[in-house]
Amino acid sequence: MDMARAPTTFDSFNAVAEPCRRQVLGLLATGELPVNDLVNSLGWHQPQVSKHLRVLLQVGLVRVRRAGRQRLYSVNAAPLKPIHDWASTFEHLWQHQLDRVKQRAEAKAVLIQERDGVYRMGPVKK
Amino acid sequence: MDMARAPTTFDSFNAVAEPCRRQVLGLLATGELPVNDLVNSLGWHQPQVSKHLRVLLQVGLVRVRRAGRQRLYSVNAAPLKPIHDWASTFEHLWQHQLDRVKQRAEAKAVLIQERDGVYRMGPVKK
DNA sequence: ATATTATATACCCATAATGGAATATGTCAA
DNA sequence: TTGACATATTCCATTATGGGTATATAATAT
Repeated sequence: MDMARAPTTFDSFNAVAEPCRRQVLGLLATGELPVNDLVNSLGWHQPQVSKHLRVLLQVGLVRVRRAGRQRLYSVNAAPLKPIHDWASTFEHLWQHQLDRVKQRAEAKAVLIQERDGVYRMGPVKK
Repeated sequence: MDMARAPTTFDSFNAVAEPCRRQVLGLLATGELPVNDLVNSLGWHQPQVSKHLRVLLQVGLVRVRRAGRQRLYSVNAAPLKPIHDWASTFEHLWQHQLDRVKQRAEAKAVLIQERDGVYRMGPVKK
């Protein structure tokens, strides 16, 4: 009665959660490639590569084209946009976070400067 | 000897692959909330909410603060930036894709206009 | 037709995640 | 201390993953 965990083919979020699949997409980003090229570049077993490609294909992240006995895979990035858009929703939050970190660093720098007497304008009164 | 699938606590990609967890983050995006508020808003069983929060906590996507007998959770968006950045890598690809779609639509529109004789400048020669 | 190359599929195993229900822990109030 | 409230943890059953190995399918060459 329960779905133990959303299948990897459920959506691009799940498909891309697997680091291996991101690697594959990374290689395909430059252009279409036959399976064997991926096998060689990645150093994995061929069935493994095919299986990852299958998942990517099912969520529409790659396309295939037959060329002789090869199959040329290429990226179809569209399904990544929802991920990007979703993450963007939180962008202002991590910006603030980084700002705070920066401010704290700057505040600390000021303290250090004061301690060391750097940038002190007038004559230091004993 | 194998990891059947990367644990959900392996990284933010995996933690966020679960739609429920994205919902939780969505609610927390506006500000910190006690568990019970999440339970009420989401309509899930309390343990379920706690368990999802635990995963989010382990990958650093949320922070907790004790307040009396409540625990106030808030978003820590920093771990989402890698996801956003990774997706950005492919942005130009889906842009092109969209451009092509747009161009095709425009080309089609032109054909329709020609067929219908709309926007024709001079007198139509029989 | 057969051998060879390129890729996909089937099968097995260990791992683990999810929801549900029950229960434990922690904190405050009387 | 006892009770009530807020949250976390444990146990269970179901499901599906990812790697490995072996095998099936498809296309080309001889």
